[in-house]
Amino acid sequence: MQDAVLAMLAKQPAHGYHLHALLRRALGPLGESMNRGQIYVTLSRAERAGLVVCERTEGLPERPERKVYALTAAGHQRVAAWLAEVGRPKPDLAEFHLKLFAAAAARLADPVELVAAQRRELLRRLREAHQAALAEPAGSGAGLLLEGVVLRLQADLRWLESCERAWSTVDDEAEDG
Amino acid sequence: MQDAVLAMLAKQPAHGYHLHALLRRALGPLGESMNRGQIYVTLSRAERAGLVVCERTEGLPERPERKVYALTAAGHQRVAAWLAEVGRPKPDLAEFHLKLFAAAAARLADPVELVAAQRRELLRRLREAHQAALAEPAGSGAGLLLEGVVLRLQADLRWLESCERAWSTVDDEAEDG
DNA sequence: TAGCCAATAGATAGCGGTTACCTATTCGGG
DNA sequence: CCCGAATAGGTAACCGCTATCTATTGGCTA
Repeated sequence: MQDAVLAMLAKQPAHGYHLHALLRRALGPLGESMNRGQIYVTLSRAERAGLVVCERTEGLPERPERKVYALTAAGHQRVAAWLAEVGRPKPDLAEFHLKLFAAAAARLADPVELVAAQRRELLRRLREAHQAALAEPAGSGAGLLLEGVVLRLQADLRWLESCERAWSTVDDEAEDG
Repeated sequence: MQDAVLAMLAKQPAHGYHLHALLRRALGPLGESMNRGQIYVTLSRAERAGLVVCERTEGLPERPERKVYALTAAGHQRVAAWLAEVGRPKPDLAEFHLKLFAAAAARLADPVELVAAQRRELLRRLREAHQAALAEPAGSGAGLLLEGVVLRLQADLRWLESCERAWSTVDDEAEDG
């Protein structure tokens, strides 16, 4: 979450409500369950960590609502690192999806290359899972679990093919609003 | 995690290290990354919540190592609720796997019925995802994400078939050690 | 005009998951 | 006799997430 929020700030400074709207739009129906308060928790923690700063210049001078946050240099580094890394311990569909969105919107990375890197990682894990499954005794619980992992990895690889098709034909549709 | 730890205590009281070993064995290669300290964090929080109590009777009287925890009545209720519920917001492969394990070990529920309930839930979500995908404009990011969700759900359904095969032939292999 | 509701905007308390790190004992082998 | 592995217990701090609260603005209606 923190990475996704920071990545949304990479293109331009914004206030919490706007970030929330961006994330919801990027996630579609899956984003409807997102809690708005989480954005502010995430932003305040990122501010404490020095990844963002608040410039509360928006609105009338007497009513400084709309706290506008901007990425610091450390924040930009963090975003770049997030986009560069693959194969986190928690492979999340939505997280990778947001990564593609942010990369395209902020022109920080090529989505097609991100897809290729992710595919390499998933193939690597698929090999690992197969090997691990072979090492398990037949009928063991762990073997069954590994079978589930394999099936999911295969499904994710098929999804990546769709991602590649979609993002290789897109050039400038990643608008912000 | 908390639910899984509590479920491991449903069969008999145990101390943290033993619970850790049980979870690692149940998860196989996927459990190797589990941090041991997490068990103690989980147990202390469960104790604060009144779900477990500590009977530090094991070991010599002068050296009360091996804190043995036991479920309270509230803890048993919690475990029963965990086994009864389906379709959490976070469908996790390992969590369901552990649920089957715990249900079989503690004789608290029929694994085959749990599989059937899970399949009903996944089919329901599959219908939802399909409907949501139809409502999305073609080529939108959210539609792509929904396609990934559908592929994963289909993979999980295939995995459930393997689970059913495996657990319908098992009767008493869920030993504890 | 007063009342009400939705959208906008921000925030906090608290739980649970996770990691990184620390301590202490026991026991066998070099 | 010391060293290291296995066993056993623990803490601090972070992040994700939910439930809940406040406040303003603007429009609609009774």
